[in-house]
This record gives sequence, C-alpha cells and structure tokens, in this order.
Amino acid sequence: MATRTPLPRDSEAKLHHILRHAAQIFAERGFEGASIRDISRATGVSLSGLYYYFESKQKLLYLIQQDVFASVLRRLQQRLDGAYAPEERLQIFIQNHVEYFLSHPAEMKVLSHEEEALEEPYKKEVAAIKRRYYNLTLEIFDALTSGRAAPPLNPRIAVLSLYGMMNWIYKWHNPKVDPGAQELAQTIATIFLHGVVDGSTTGRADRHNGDRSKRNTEPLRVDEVSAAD
Amino acid sequence: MATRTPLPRDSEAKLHHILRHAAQIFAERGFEGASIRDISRATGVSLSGLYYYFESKQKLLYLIQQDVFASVLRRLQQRLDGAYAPEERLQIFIQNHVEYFLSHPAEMKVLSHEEEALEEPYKKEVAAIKRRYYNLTLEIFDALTSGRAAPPLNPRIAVLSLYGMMNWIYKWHNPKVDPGAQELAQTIATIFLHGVVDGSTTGRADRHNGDRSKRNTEPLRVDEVSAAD
DNA sequence: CCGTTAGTCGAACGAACGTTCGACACAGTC
DNA sequence: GACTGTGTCGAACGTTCGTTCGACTAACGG
Repeated sequence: MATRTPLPRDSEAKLHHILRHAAQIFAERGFEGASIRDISRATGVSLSGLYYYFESKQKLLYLIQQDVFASVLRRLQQRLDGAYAPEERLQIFIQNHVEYFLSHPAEMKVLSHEEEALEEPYKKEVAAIKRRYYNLTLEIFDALTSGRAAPPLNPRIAVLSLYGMMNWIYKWHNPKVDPGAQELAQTIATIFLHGVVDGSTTGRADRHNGDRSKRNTEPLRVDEVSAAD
Repeated sequence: MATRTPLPRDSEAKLHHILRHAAQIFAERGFEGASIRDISRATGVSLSGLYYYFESKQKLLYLIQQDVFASVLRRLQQRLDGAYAPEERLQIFIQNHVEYFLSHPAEMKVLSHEEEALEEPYKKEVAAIKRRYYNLTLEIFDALTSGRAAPPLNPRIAVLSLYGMMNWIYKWHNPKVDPGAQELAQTIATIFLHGVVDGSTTGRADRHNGDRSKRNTEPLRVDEVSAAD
C-alpha cells in the first residue's frame, strides 16, 4: 500500500538496476551462497518478477560478467587508440584495469572470483572475451620486450603474473588506507617493469610515502582493517 | 554387503583422509556449491558418519585451511633457518609458496579462494596465521630494500602484489603445459626483483624457452587448455 | 471499448541442503 | 557376560533453494 516504489520505469534501466545490485550481492555472499531471494530483497523486485529479466541464476551471472568485461575491454581499446610506445601502452593497460577494479569493485570481484561458477552455455562466451583480452596483453608484452635487453622470461607466465598482481587487488584493497588507482597502477607497473630492487627508475620519480617514510625503523605490524593474504 | 571398504582404521588417519577428499571437492565445486553429501560420496563415509569427525561444514573448512596453512608456514620457517641474505630469503619464500601451490593444488585453492567463506569463530584463527605470514614477508622485503638503491615503493602494496602473483597461480596453472615449481618461482622472483624489462639479471641466467624461442614471430594465440584470465 | 502486450506479483512446486537422532557393531575392561 | 567408549550408519528433521504458474494491472493501438 501507500506509495509504490520509485523503481526505474524503463525496462533496460531496470535490468541494469538489477545487475548492479545482484553484483553487489554476489560479491558479498558469493554466487552459490547468494540466493535469488537475497537479490529480490536488494533490488525491491519480487522473486518471480526477477525472472522477467533473466531466465536463470546462471544467466544473471553471465549478464553481469559479460557486461563489465565488455565494458573494460571497450574502454581499454579507446585509450590504447593513439598510443604506440610499448611502455606507454602497458601503463595504459594497467591503469585501465586497476581503475576499473577500484571504481566497480563488486562487478570486478564477481568477474575475478566467480569465474568457475559460470557453466557451459555461458562459460565459452566469457572465455572468448577473456581470450581477446589476454592476446592483447601478450601483444603489448611482446612489443615491450622484443627490442630491449630483457631477462628471458616465459611470456605466458609473465603476463599471467601481471594479471595476478592486478586481479588480487579485490582481496585486500581498502579505500580507507590504500592508495587510489593512479598510484596503485604506477606501483604495479614499476614492479612489473623494473622490480622492487633495481635502481633504474626511468623518468618519473613517484614519491608515495612522504609522511610514513620512517616505517623501516618501526616495529612491524599489519593494519588491522585488512587481514592480509 | 560383501566386503567392507578398506578405510583407514586409525582415527586420525581417517580424519586426514576426509580432509584430503573434502579439499578436493571444495576446490572443484566451491565451498557453498559443495554439499556434505558430495563429501560423503567422495570419502566413502556416510553422511552422518562424517559428523563424528567435524561438527559442522564450517569447522571442516577451518580444519582444511588451518592444516595446510600451518604446514606451509612450518616448512617455510625450517627453510629460512640458515639463510640470512635478504635476496636468498626472498627466493626461499617464493619457492616454498609456489612449491606448495603445485604440490597441494586443491588445499591451496581452498585456502586462497574460500577465504571469505569462513565465518567468525574460525575466521579469526586463520587470520592470525595469515598475519604472521604477512609480517614475515614484510620483514624480508624491508631487509631487501633497506640497504639498496630501490624505487620508493609502498611496502604493503609491493608485498601484496607478490602475493597476487603467487596466489593467482591456481587460476591458470596447467601442469601439462606450464613450468614446474622451480622455474615458476624463479620467474616470479625475477619479475619481483628486477622486472621484465630491466637488463640487470644478477647472477644466474635461467634459460627457459629453448624450444619455443621463435614464438615472437608466430601469430598470437592462447593454449586452448587454459582460459587465461 | 476491446484486445494485445509488457511488466509484476503471491503462492506454490519438488528438490536439495546441513544437521540430528537413535540404533547398532565391535573393542577392551572388569 | 554386563559395561563402556569409539566408530558407523539409515532415516528423518525443518529449512531453504531455484524455478514456475496463473492471475493481475496499466498502457496503448485499433
């Protein structure tokens, strides 16, 4: 009774409304752990009403993953458009990926964490986007290392290690204590390109720890807010 | 009827029998997706019989995680015992972690992937081991960078990026096409220390791609066996 | 005004879930 | 040979799950 809920009137807008909240729920409880009833509660749409927008829980997961992944890839290709220098292209790639992780944490967590939860009609389709994304990264990596005197690393392992650094972010990043996308991407790029020990910092000097530069001499401890793994 | 199953007679041995198979099931289906009935089927122990060994599904997950994590940490401390050079200590750390990932893939996947599935009585206890492990890594990192001319990186981000490289392995490693623990650990250590581009490979020259050194000139493609993310 | 379509919902379906219970079998001990 | 403790199980408990169904409303073109 009383007033009706002011839900998006347009159908496509409402689908995205559902996708957004469902991603949140899946991120919090996991795909298997979350129930359609949870999503019904979070979206304000009735249990059966949801099935007007997707035909199964699997399809809902697929829609979320496809949506966000296609969006990441689209934006990456835009940004990569005018850049030809391999190192710049790598910076753009990492920046784009990390930025998306921090601006759409729920969706990116679902994409990273619930990869295996997706079953066979849909699994293939997401894998196809994933393959394009991987091949693009490999191209950048090859261009980066082909001319240069670089250690002879297995490209597959190198690229997947980079993915590891980036995709692990959702496990530990705390917006309250951790740096934003810019600095985070810069740190990862520096490690990937030059490592933590090597002195050849080409170009920019990114200072980051200004006020906490004395941490070396302090007793070691973990910020209690983030159980680090 | 007929002959009884030749299950481990000793009780503690049977608990480990259950833990091993349960880790396998949790790794395959995820914690929420796996049912106690699945574990009953895999272990050959009846549904109610299982509850003699653990009091709840949560406790079972805790036992698996605690068991493998304590084991990793114990072995690490043994190996670290005689090593004082920071770079050697880092090598040992990475080697130990990666080795465990490849030799106990199911358990390590459960440890990495089902971190959040563990609830509050148990979550704290695993977090405590995790904290010790993290602090130990941070010590190694600090020792490594304190003397040297190194880029000014946020230590927390650097260490967690290293964790990312290592803990992501379970998502893509395929024993049939990917290198073993030794080479994998070496590659990750090289990237973390010196990056993929920087020429200062101190000491050992690890050749790895002998027979596939011409890959740069081939068209890019992904091994179809491992959908790369 | 009538018919069609898009959107929404309450109520229910059968299946699967984690967990419990009481009974039973087999040791070893008095 | 009764007692006790350890290990094992089938059957069932109550609950929650994903999904379906039929009815309903509001909007709109004829």
